[in-house]
Amino acid sequence: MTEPKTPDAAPPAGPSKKHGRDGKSSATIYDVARVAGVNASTVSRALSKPGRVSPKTQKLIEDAAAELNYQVNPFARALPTGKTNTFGLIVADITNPTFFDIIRGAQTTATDRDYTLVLAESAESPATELIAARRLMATVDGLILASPRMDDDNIRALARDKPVVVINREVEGVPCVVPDVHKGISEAVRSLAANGHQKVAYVAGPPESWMSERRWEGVQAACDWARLESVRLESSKPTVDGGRQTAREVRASGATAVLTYNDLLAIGLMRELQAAGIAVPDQISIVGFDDIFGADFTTPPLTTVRSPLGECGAGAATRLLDLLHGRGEPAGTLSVETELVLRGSSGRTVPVR
Amino acid sequence: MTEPKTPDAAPPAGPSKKHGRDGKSSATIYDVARVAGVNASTVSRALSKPGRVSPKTQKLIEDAAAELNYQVNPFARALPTGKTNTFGLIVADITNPTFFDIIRGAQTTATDRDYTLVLAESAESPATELIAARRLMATVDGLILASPRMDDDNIRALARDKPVVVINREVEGVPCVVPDVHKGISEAVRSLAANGHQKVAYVAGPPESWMSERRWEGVQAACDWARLESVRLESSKPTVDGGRQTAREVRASGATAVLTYNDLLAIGLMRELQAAGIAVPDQISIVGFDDIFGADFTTPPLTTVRSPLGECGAGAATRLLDLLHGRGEPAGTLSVETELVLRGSSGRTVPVR
DNA sequence: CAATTTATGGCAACCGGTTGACAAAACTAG
DNA sequence: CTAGTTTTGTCAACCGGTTGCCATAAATTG
Repeated sequence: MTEPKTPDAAPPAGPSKKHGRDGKSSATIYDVARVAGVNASTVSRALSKPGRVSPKTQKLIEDAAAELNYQVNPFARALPTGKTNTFGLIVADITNPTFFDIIRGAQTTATDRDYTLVLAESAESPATELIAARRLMATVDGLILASPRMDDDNIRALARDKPVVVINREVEGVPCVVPDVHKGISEAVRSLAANGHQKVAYVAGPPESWMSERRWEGVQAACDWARLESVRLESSKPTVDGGRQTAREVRASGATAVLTYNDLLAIGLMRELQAAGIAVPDQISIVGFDDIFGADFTTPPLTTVRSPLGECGAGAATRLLDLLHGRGEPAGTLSVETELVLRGSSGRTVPVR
Repeated sequence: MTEPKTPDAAPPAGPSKKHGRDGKSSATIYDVARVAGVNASTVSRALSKPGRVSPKTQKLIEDAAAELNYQVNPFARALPTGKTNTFGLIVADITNPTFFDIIRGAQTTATDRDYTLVLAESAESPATELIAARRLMATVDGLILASPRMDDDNIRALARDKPVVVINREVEGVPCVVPDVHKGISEAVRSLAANGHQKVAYVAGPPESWMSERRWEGVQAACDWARLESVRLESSKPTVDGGRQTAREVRASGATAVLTYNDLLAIGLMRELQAAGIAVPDQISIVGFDDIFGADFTTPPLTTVRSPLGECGAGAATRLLDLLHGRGEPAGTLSVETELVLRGSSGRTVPVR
């Protein structure tokens, strides 16, 4: 009993039931190999290298695997290969509906391509974001950053380690997926011009937001083209509350139409204006950005420049996965179309009686 | 050069830079051990078993680790221990706002306790859900099922493998976190009764939803107690569209107040009624469930029975983590309070002129 | 100060796969 | 029927940690 064990003389036992929390565990390739009567490495090849093993042995092994209900241990596989079949998605704020569709798009693509999605949140803080990113880097094959708050250099540093795809922002040298504001904004401004508006206000988002600047540029350009006056206002934070707080400035600006950095701001602004007895759209037209969940719950429903967020999430995931499989461009921007969703919050200004 | 390598005579090189996608990689405990002048196992102990090594060596190792910028490889650690520091969360539908807060609650708790959250979606299908669950099981230490659609036996089977916590449903023998409908519903019904309503309709959710039944029971009980008549209606799906479709039946039912299985149904119903020229709450009062994001965007804002969803997510995660650390009860239900959020969609019926 | 206990670090096996090198077997061609 | 190829399976090392066992060093005790 106390003699040194002889590792070769494996007892012809059934599948090993060893570790695991309470004595139950799953079969290993060694178990499969024993049942199939081949070497473990053959099992490994049969299961991951199609064609490397003869059809007969393949069948033998597959049957054995099925019988034992074998499942690969992802960790054991990850160790030598470094591949985890997992990618990370970092969003600024999980409760911000802008990200819902992005998350879903990425999640769906992940599952479709047999990857697992790991989700992390940065709470709108560049520092937290960087920590989360570094943390995830250890466990995933690649990373998607949605509306990242950290600076370009940090993003590029991450991208040097593993494939990174950025959503809603352009970073030189890193693959990006960005909604092209042009089309949607010109449609919006054209619609406003057609309704007789002459002065348009843009309520900006956080100063760190790359996208907010693009939108402001888009608004300016479109207004110039349509010969409308444009004015820029600031917001404290890109939320419903932040929108409420801008109501005073909006009124003071003298603009009859407002585009806001995002739908949340638009909704807050609209509610506050309505509470102050100002009719939307009769006195002021409001146009949001993104077309988030709930944008049509309001009265009137919100006119908004839709960004295909789900598409962005899915596109970024596809791009990342392609990169991981050695396909696709290692940099450059994929741009997706935006479009105006005309609902009730914008229209012709009714002359004051 | 071609002689067999001598693994012992390790050259006194710097930190090994080997695999990795493109030649860069991180330090291992062996690198740390070499720099600190101790054995790798000592490094391992210093880093995971506090107090197992002397303070001097500890310091030595920590310095070396810091210098090399060492980070444990989670996979290498997971292999022998079986611990992954990761848990999974499966939700029925990522775009359903009910889950947003649950996700966030779980995510926050995970990060706080140094765990990673893996997210999966079942697309409302029991089969997909089971597949996703099995898939995740291999990679995580435990699982949270939010509003699971699969049957009790399958859940119990999963729970036999690894710790599982269920949200929004009670399963015998499995730890659950469930909002207690009682308080919120009685407040709602009492408020309706006080406003003179006499017949209350309940629009049910999917037949597989355990929670829908609990809510119906709660409504009946509260109505009985308040001596109101209650009637149950069915919905096709628990969405805004589904809500729209129930408008006809609601009107036909003769009820002046409606509680719906969730807020989405309530919003759809309200919009459809309003479109048909029925005033809310003047002609019909509407009360939803959950208090999801956007419930107050409507006009009038939605009265609803709030479930503390974030709390549920956080509570479930806490419970799971406790379980994983050998603390806490292995079964039993944790119930969280619901409360009425009185907004504009409910009130006194205005007599028809 | 010797004897005993306790604290500390090293050795080596192990977790469950992957993979390069190589030998045996099967097949092809001359 | 044999030499030359190609296919197929085996061996053994390796990925980067963890951990039981043991020897030694240090601390405690009589």
